[in-house]
Amino acid sequence: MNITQDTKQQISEIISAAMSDIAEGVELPAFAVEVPANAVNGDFSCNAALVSAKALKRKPRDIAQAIVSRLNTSSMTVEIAGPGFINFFVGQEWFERAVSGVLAAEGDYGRSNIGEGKRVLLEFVSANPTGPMHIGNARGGAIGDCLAAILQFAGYTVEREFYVNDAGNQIAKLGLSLDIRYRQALGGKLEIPEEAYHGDDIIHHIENFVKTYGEKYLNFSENDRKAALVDYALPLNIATLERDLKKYRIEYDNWFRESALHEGGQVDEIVRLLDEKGATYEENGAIFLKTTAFGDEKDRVLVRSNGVPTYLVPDIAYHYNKLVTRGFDIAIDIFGADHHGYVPRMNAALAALGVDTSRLKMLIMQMVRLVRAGETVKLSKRSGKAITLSTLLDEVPVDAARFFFNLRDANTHLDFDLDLAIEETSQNPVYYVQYAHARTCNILKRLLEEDGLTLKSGYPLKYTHEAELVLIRKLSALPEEITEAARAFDPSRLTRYVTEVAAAFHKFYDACRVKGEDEAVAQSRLALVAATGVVIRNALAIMKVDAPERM
RNA sequence: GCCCCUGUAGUUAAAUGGAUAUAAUAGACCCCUCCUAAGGGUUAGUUACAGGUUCGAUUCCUGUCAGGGGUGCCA
Repeated sequence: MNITQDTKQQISEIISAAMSDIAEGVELPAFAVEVPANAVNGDFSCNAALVSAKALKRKPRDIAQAIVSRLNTSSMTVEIAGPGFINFFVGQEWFERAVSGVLAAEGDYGRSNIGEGKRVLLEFVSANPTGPMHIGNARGGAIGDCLAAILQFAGYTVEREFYVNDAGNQIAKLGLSLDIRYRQALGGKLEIPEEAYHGDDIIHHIENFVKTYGEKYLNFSENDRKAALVDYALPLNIATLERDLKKYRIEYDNWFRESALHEGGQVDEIVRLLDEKGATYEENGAIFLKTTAFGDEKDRVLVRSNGVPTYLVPDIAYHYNKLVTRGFDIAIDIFGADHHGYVPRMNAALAALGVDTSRLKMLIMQMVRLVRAGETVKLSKRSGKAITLSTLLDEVPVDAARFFFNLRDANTHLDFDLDLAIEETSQNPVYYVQYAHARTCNILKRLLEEDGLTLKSGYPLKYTHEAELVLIRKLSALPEEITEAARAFDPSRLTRYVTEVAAAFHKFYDACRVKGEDEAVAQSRLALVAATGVVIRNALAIMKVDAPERM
């Protein structure tokens, strides 16, 4: 049930009918039915007369007049306004249906099936298992997890996946770093090289390792020792990632290992496949992929002249695995801005392999700047070190972090205000929304306890106050907000929407009372309050932000 | 140099090519004998610049200027 879309559809049909009557065989451009930004321009508005002015060689207002004279709309009033818009005003009954529709659907209100069950693999965060997660991962986590939930609500079948880079150069670096620290810990006089990881987490691992195994591995060959150290530390790192993400309310369906691609031979296989398709060539002993065919500025190396594949090879194999081997309809990646050069490369590879590149959606998110008191913050207040996801969550509640990272379109730079995120006032948008929800609960509770008034189903509802109408129009938009957010892969739409719902509710709260009104009014308003609660709850549930009943 | 992102009130942002460009915030003032003042109201203030596309441009195109990111046989 989606009353907004139904009404648009209905208007569309009657306009189309009138248009074909006027057209006299002339081909007319598509028109739109939309909800005007300003309600004085109607509940719905159509631009048919404007867009077809040229084709019909008539003035827009004349065309509008001709259309309107052919309309038969008993449930709506129609007027022609401005340059030639046809505006529709819905009647009382529409608002009543909107509210009862929300209450009937409850937790399913806003759910749709535009996804038609298509299988989506959403890969996000995928932080290197060689150290802690940074702020970019935190943004990617909030966006990815929220987007996954939106797509599910819109009827897609979604799997969340974390790609574990447990092979290749990063792991070699981890082995090197652990090895140096191990030998240092046991009295070896050696320097840690520039390219190794310098973090405390490495030293910490070694302390524990030495406690358990002592000097046992000193006599091993360097390679065996590194392997043993990696075997020890890597699972601990992955467990830490999993634990920190869980604290952030993110749980994955799959933890996909890069090493599985190597072991299964899929990495070697992909080079052979690309070669077979004629997408590669050899130069100076290295194998290149022809990515320039896809807008890249130069071709990229697949296999180095020393025979070692670059990161691209397992990555291509991984995407091939997603879209072909596992057969997902759509694969979504969420990357930091530093990966934008990656897009033409992966598209070129997939196109060469005969995969429709529109099935791969690579979302690029721009940088996050942490701000406190107007100043850029680089280091944590408590630890004095770079702020990680884990230390961020020590300072900022999960609700606030998840909400704030979804405040803006992924594709824009984000200033994350640490002071504001902690603040428990109306300036903080999370509290503003949660407070609105708590208010809806409180009204329902207080009226039941003090006046014995409960919400009766089937009671005839009636809304006349402007604040009521504004709020109902907002509530009726949830299904479209979800489908739009899904279509645009943009969870920030939902954050903005729920903030607007909260604002409309607070205004309603101030202007209209429930308690003490006569029964007809009280019942209608009680229903509206309950419907508002449903909408805020559903939206916050998608974001995995709490909707407290009292604050 | 080349590629990507962004230029909108003092600040942070909104606006499938639509009507008088929205909000929040900072400032000034007002509203609790009233379901939660973690709220509401009043007030003032904005599309970087120059062209183009059209009934109509914050939105699309070109150029200029400014800020951020990238530009490895690193990942």
